[in-house]
Amino acid sequence: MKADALRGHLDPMILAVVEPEPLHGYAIMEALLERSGGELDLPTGTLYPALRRLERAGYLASEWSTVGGRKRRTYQLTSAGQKMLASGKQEWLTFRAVVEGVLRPGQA
Amino acid sequence: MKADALRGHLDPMILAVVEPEPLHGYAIMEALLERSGGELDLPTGTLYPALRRLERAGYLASEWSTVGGRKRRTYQLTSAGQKMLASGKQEWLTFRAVVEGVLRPGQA
DNA sequence: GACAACATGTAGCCAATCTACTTATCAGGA
DNA sequence: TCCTGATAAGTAGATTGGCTACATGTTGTC
Repeated sequence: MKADALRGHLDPMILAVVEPEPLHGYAIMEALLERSGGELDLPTGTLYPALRRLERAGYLASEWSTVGGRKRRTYQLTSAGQKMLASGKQEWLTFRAVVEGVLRPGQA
Repeated sequence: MKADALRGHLDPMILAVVEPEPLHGYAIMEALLERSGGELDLPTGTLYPALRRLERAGYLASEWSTVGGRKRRTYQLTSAGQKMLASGKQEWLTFRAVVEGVLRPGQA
C-alpha cells in the first residue's frame, strides 16, 4: 500500500481504535496493525505526531502513567473526537462511493 | 470531501476514465464529475499537472488536435497505463479493506 | 553482555493537491 | 456591440501530512 493513500484517512482510524477504550501510543500502533490484518504498520514518526495533532485539535485527551517502569501517555476520545469520528465515518462512505463510481473496481 | 483524501487515489481514477476511450483534459474533468455523481469537481490546477505527470511516467500518451477553433490535447492509456490501472484497482481493494477493518463504518 | 520488545519522541524531506492566476476561442443575450 | 458563461489548457507557489532517520530509556531473555 502506497504511503500517500493514507493521507486524510489516518485521523479517523486513530480515533476509531481509541473509541472503545483509552490506549497509549504503542498500543494504538498494535491495534491498527491487528485491525488491518497486518497491513497498517505505522512508523512512530507518523503516529506520534498525529496523536499530538489530534490532541491539539481537541479530539483526544492524554494522561501520563507508569506501568512496569515504563512511561505511557494514554489517549482517550473527547466528545469533540466522538463527533469527528462519526463524521469521519460518514466522509469515508462518501469517498468510497466516489472512488468506486469512477474506478468500477469490479472490472479488473 | 477533504482535499487530502484524494492523495494517491487520483491517478487510477484518471486512468480509469480514459480507459474506454481517449479523452482530452476538460472531458476528463467532466467524466470524473459525472461518474462521481457530482462530487469530484477537480480544479484545473490539480488535473493538468496530474495528466503531465502521468504522461511523463509513461501511463498516458497525448496528441494535439483542434476542434471548433479550440485546441485539445487528447490523452489515451498506454499499455503501461493499462497495467498501472489494474494494479491501482487491486490496491484500492486492499486499501478499502484496511480502512474498513479499522473503521467499522457500519457502526456510526 | 547483547539484543529484542516496549515506549515516546523530534527534525527535516517530499510530493500531490490546492488556490489563484493567465491566455484564448466561441455562443448567446442584452 | 459588449458582456458573460462555457469550453480548453496551462503555470507558480503554498500547504501539509506521512515518511525516513535519528535519539533516549526500560525490561526481559539468551
